[in-house]
Amino acid sequence: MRDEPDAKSWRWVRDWALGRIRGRDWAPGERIPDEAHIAADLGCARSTVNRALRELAAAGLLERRRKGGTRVAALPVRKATFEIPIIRLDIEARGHRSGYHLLASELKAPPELVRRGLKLREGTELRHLTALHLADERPFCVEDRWLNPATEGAEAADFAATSANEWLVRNVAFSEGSIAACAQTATAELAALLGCADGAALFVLERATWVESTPITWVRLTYAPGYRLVSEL
Amino acid sequence: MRDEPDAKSWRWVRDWALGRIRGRDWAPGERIPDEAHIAADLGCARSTVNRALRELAAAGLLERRRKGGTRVAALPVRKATFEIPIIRLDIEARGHRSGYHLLASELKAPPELVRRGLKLREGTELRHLTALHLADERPFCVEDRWLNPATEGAEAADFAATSANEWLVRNVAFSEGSIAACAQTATAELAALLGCADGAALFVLERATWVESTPITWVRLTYAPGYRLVSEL
DNA sequence: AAGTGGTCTAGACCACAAA
DNA sequence: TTGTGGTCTAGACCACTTG
Repeated sequence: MRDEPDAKSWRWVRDWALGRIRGRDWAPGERIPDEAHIAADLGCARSTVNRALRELAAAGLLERRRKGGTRVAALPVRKATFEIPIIRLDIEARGHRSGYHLLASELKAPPELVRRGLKLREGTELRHLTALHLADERPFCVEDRWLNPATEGAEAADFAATSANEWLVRNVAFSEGSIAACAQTATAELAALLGCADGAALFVLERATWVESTPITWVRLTYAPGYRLVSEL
Repeated sequence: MRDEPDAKSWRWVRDWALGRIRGRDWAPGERIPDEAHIAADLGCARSTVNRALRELAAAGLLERRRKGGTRVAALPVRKATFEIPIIRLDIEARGHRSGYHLLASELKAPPELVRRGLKLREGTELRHLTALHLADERPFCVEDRWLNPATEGAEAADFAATSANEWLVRNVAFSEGSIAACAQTATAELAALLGCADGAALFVLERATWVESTPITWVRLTYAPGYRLVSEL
């Protein structure tokens, strides 16, 4: 009985619909009543029902099509939203002091993998930055980044003082891109940087970033053993 | 000029606001005009502006508070949404034939880790299922699952025929829960199951699931080397 | 106390896709 | 052709929070 949204609120309608789905009053794959009917039944405005069902559709529980009506998803695809913070804040949120060392910075042609990931034409040179992030003086994560030098302000930025990770978040407002997570065996080089055993299993995030179709950066973050990316569903 | 939403549409307003943010007309941390002003300036209804700004706030780009107004997020937290499909569909989407073998099924007390993950009291017994998912006859993923036997229909289900993964998605409508991703070194047992080298780096997803505060299942999915979880931002 | 976002309403028109 | 969801509007009231 606590935190119960008022009837007529879109949250209440959403929860009501959720109850119908969970209780199998509306079976998977089955069509549910249209917005106007539900609104009339519940005594609220159609736009309220629309808001509620739209949220459930965004969560993957309903499938909606004009004229086709709304159906309960037969095989709902779970969507897990992970928050990817700035590394420094991630470290601090885990209760450590953060540190940072720039290891290398040079202009050169990126490897094939990066060039394809950013959809660049052959011959383009990018700034290659390598850096180590520390948590309480201990290696936390290796940042291996390729940055488009044409990015406004990038060539003037001091990446020895501020990580490219943080500089980008602060200075390149919003971006499209792709992200991938995988596991990788520590090479001798990574093991030395991260202070872990050669061959250890490392968690890796790879991200490609554009702003309005302009390639900005490609980065691989390799975390020291034990790192976990967590999310509430 | 293509795919340009009409002025007055909430998408157009959203993109307009995005432009203001990217162009630093609205600087990070700075307060932006209130909804009523924007609506008047753009000549649309306040609810349209509200929808646009609400989406940007959900994306982490704006921070909104009643009376406090709307501000550009100083350190936007990127949110990456990963779609976590049924394993069988994941395999098929990657262009392989899917296969499945149930390896073990027994009722017993779960390890500490699982008991805490599901917030169960000591002594509770769960059904422990171990299964192997195949892609073109080759090992794809090990499913190590603890299932609450009180879950409706679960004890009657035939997990030799249908994976618990799929059964749950089909039969337990919606659920809250948590999910975590990490990397793990292959134990001898996992290496044997997945047909990979002992000590290989494996990608792991761990999930705990509840329905309305009732614990349903805890599962660890350990993927064969090479697996990548990908997402568009 | 008052400003700002959050939401509801009733009505309207439109776009899309199914019949 | 027509049913259904998608969206816009103008107005209203309310809830939260800040000054």
